[in-house]
Amino acid sequence: MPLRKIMIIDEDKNSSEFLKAHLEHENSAVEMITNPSKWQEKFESIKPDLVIMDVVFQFVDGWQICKDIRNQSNCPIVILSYKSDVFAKVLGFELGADDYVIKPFDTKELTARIKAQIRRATKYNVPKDSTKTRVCLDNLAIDMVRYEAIIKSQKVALPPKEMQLLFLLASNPDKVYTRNQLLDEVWGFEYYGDSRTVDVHIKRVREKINGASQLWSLKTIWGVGYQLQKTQESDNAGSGTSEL
Amino acid sequence: MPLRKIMIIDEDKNSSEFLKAHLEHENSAVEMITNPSKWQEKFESIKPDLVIMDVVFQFVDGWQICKDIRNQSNCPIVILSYKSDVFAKVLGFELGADDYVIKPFDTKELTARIKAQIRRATKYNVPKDSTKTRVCLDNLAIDMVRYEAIIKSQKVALPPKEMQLLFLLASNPDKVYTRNQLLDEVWGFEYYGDSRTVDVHIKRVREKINGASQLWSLKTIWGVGYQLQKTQESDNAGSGTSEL
DNA sequence: CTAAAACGTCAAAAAAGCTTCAAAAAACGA
DNA sequence: TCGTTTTTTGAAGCTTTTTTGACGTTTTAG
Repeated sequence: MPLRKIMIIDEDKNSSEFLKAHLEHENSAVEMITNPSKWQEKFESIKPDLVIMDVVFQFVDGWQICKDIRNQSNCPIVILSYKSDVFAKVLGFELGADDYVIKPFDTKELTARIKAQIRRATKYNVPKDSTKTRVCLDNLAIDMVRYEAIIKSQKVALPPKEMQLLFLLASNPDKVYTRNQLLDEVWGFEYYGDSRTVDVHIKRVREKINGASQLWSLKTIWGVGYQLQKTQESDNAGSGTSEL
Repeated sequence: MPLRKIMIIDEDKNSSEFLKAHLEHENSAVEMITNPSKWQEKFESIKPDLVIMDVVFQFVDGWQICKDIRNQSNCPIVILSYKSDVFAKVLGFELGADDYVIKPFDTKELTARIKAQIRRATKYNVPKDSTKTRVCLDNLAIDMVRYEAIIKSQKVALPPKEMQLLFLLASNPDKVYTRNQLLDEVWGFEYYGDSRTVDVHIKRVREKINGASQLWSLKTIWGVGYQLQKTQESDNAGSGTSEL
């Protein structure tokens, strides 16, 4: 197992020291942050494989830190705290934590949980790159930072959902996404609603991009889902897809 | 509606029922397995997004089941058991579990943990997929991600059934499939209908691939079924096959 | 607080694919 | 070769999926 970088954010020095020693014994590189307000710079320089953090601090809001970490990274977060009520646990998970362990903790159990999290985040999966913010396909560009789409050098304003939908489809041209995949990625996996919603948004995106740009268009893969495809004049055996 | 499929393996019917009701209320599709020895078939047919399981059973070894699941899938596993010693927990994680919750459990916490696991396995990551999505045979290629067949460098769009049919046949060139095998694989296990349906679909695939590509074609094995075979000019010992 | 924009739901209509059927053709066995 | 069995094929009807417009609700902006 390659050396893993673990970052501990906790004002309690004793607890951190103790844990650090154990983790280093398990062949990890451990960075302790005892002043939570300085987490950001350390996080960026270390780029940890996993974060262990408390949520109760003197001057700053631990929940906010958890949320901020999740906002800028997919790195696994294990909350380790004396705060043991169910409400806190649920909040932690909702803010993006991957596990929640109560102090005082059993070293062996915590180590096992940490390993499981790293395994899940690396061995079984490949991280999604959330870094890309702009895609450019011929005369179609989508910029998620400026939140605008450019179609034939015309800025077109799209509402959030349509924006994300088009961005996702354009990030993997020709890839077919099922409605559920689109719901997962754009609406979020906790969304529960009619998958016909996707159809309606696809329609609205089509209305905006189709008239202007002939080069790429949203195709329907009947019985499967949708796809952004280079428009072809001569679609020889075109059953299964339809032009719009 | 990205409905999540959750599988519960537990001999304790009360606990399972209770949990099932709650998860269904959270909009999941829940399958209960109260006879753990039958997990395999269910697992394959359901293809769950997450497994909740006990490890203490009357006649079978729960740890072994956990290990077996992990062996054939990356699906998140949450162990839910009265067995609460640290040794058991560590063993569980080492066998591939992603979380370990002690009975009696708090519904809200367990639900939050389940959601966190599903989120980790889907939203932050893309599963390392070992499943083949594309086959390439000389000038014949079938791509299930783009949902297109390429025949002599011509993209040909096929409807779902024809696509899956050709993909299956092309995945095992020369292998003869009976109509029932094809029905099982393409139409699904529980399909009830005339096996002549296969013939019609074979015919339609032929219309599309035969004209264009001479290198591979769909052969009829008289009295048996169908096969994708390299086209031969001189098939002298041709008993049992016919050219198309 | 109001108005506009965005979003979600629904049902009718349209489109595409699927299945069945029966006649015709082909392959087989005696 | 003849009769039987199996496969091919075209067309019609059926089912499923998708499109679309309208409308009610929620969120955002001023």
